[in-house]
Amino acid sequence: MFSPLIISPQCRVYTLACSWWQGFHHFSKSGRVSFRFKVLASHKYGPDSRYNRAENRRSRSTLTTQYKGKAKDSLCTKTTFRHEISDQINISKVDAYKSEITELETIEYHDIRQKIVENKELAKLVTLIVFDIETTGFSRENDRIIEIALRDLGGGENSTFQTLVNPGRDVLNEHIHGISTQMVRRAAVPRMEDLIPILLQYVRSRQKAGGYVVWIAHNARTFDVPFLISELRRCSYSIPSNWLFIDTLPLAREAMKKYGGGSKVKLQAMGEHYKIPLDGSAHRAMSDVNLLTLVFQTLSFELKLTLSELVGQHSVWFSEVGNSKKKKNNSSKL
DNA sequence: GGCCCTCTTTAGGGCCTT
Repeated sequence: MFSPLIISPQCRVYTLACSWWQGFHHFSKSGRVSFRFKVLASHKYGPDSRYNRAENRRSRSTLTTQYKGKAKDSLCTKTTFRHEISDQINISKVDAYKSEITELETIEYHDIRQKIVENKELAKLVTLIVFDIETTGFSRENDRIIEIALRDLGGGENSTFQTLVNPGRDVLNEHIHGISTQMVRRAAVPRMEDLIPILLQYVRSRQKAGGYVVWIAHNARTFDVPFLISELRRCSYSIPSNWLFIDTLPLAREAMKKYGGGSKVKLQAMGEHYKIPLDGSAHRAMSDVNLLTLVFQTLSFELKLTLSELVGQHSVWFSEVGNSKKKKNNSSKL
């Protein structure tokens, strides 16, 4: 089976001690969440979501840098871990994992959205992941991802994942996100081809048996998702068949139109509208994920959307990204 | 690039993502 996640050179995992639906009211009212961090390498559950005692017992040598910031009142306290890489990425294991992904795609996933609308119990099989990427620019063809952050809204241990990515080129838009060429060229920062199997493994560890993964991002359809898909394909990986995507931008437009709030629907503007404090620097992946998590939950609450409605009416397949007509046709059938 | 709005629909401009 796949090697433990300690092969991740510089990934961070946080734990959100808050359940998505159950903790919603506390989450949205307080504007903050409590959590405790756990190193990615010490995953409680193995690749098949099975408890992995051996991995939990393994000692880790880490260089820890305490984040000096507004710890008490911030959405989350930050701690950076740099692992000593005891397990190098094994090419044969990566190839084996690619094979697993291929097998996964042979499973016939019919239209999950229709199924969930018809049977709301299936919504329990959905894993919601809020994510954000920072890139070297806007072009999915010419630019590269330099940072990615995820948060599983189901909460629990290891509910977040964050890492810088070495794009193999200079970063010319440091003034936007504060990520410099020097930062991504550190030896501990993985290249995308090395990160993808780790990322896919992490996502698999979060999904439920026989379940589906719904990725959520702001402007997902025209930016984050095409970028993610482009990077996966560039590294010869396919998109798992059980992945769906939700773009919060249309939700924001709908909420602003319905209840008033101006024409600005950018993420920071939504945060200000809902009086959600920004945690950390804007345009850093995890800060934007934390903000979007609260914005998404507030939008869902305001628009009175159930999980089955969110997935059934507002999600798209990767094949529908960049094809609005297809999505509209599908929506009309639901 | 795609979506939305309007001074529109045989179009154009602004917004949103880094």
